[in-house]
Amino acid sequence: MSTVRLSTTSYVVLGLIALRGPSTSYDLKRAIGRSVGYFWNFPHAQLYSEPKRLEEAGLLELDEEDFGRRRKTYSITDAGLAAQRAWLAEPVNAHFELRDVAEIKLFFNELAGPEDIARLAKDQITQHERRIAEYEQMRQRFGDVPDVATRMITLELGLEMEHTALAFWRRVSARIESGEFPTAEGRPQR
Amino acid sequence: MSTVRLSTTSYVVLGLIALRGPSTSYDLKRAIGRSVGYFWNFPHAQLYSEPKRLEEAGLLELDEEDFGRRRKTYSITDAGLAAQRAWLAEPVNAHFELRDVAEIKLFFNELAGPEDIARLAKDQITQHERRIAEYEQMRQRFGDVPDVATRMITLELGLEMEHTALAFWRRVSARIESGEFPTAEGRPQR
DNA sequence: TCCAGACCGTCTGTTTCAGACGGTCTGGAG
DNA sequence: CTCCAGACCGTCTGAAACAGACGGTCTGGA
Repeated sequence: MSTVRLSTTSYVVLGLIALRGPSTSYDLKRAIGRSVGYFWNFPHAQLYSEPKRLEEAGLLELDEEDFGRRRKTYSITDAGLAAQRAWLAEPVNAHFELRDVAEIKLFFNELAGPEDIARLAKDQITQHERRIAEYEQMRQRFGDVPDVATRMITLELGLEMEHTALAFWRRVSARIESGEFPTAEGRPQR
Repeated sequence: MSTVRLSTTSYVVLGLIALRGPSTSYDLKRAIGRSVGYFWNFPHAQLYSEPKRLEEAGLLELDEEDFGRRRKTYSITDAGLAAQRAWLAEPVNAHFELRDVAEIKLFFNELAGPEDIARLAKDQITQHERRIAEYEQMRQRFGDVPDVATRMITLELGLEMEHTALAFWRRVSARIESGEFPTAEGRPQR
């Protein structure tokens, strides 16, 4: 039990175990895939190393099967819960971070042909429609399960972001149809 | 001149040099700070190593001052421009990625007190208002400069995302005022 | 009995990362 | 003319994060 530096990812693990109760890394992986993963993604390998660290720090408790698969189940300790609560009480000074390749390409539209941008917009529309359907399905499935209903609130934001982006790309698409984007040719570079 | 693996960051560098003309790493740093940085951020140190790589790959051309500060100025080669165009023509199959600590904390609201969430919402409102003001100022400053006007399009999406998020957090804030969020106490964990 | 497919975990080399650090130049106050 | 603040500019380092290949295990049903 030593002190370690906790990252946001640590708190995702801690919080999820606090909410779900005792969980294996694999449990977490799946749980994250349909919740927090949408606004904080990271490789699943970390879900095996991170709990180990947290256990060594005394924030999680390990229970290992002594037969068969020897699954490792982690549960939260009082110290862990305290740490999580303290973190939740800390102010967040950060703005969200976005990583969007599509926007980069759009930004560079002067270097591309209009047909590239048209394709880009079309693909993005599909992406966002798909994502909206995904979210909508979740909402229907869990929207009225009382136990998780209050977790669903982030879904609302996700959904609204999607609709905003979708509307944007639809507009881009329309503007191209009407020939509004200039061609790459005829523009000097350097 | 060897073949290297190009990352999105490489194309940001390439594209920016194509748009702006010959640039130093420091130029790029500043340019990114007020444009692409908003949807593709990375440490500025990479702006010193990346162009070097790209130069070795024959996609950039190096011109070094032979006096004083010995600034290194990079310009794009034909091969570089071709690579950039090819990339722009490639389909984007990825959805944007969001990293948002505030949403994580909101997701874990059951473990926190309502006053924590109130604080969180309040802070986020400030964050987004600030960012909106920032964007708005840019729009006013560059909105009608013909040379950059077409780059401004991503600003629109940024602005709309901000407004969506702002509205969301305002609603969260209102819902707390009306005592809608449950307290952490009284909920079992594990 | 056997196999497909889900379940579960580890490992590896490469990138990315934050951010401390250090040097250089310019304008203007004294 | 000298000196200093503040902008300008670049490098380096150890620690984290990363993708994703790989390998093993279990269960149901053909």
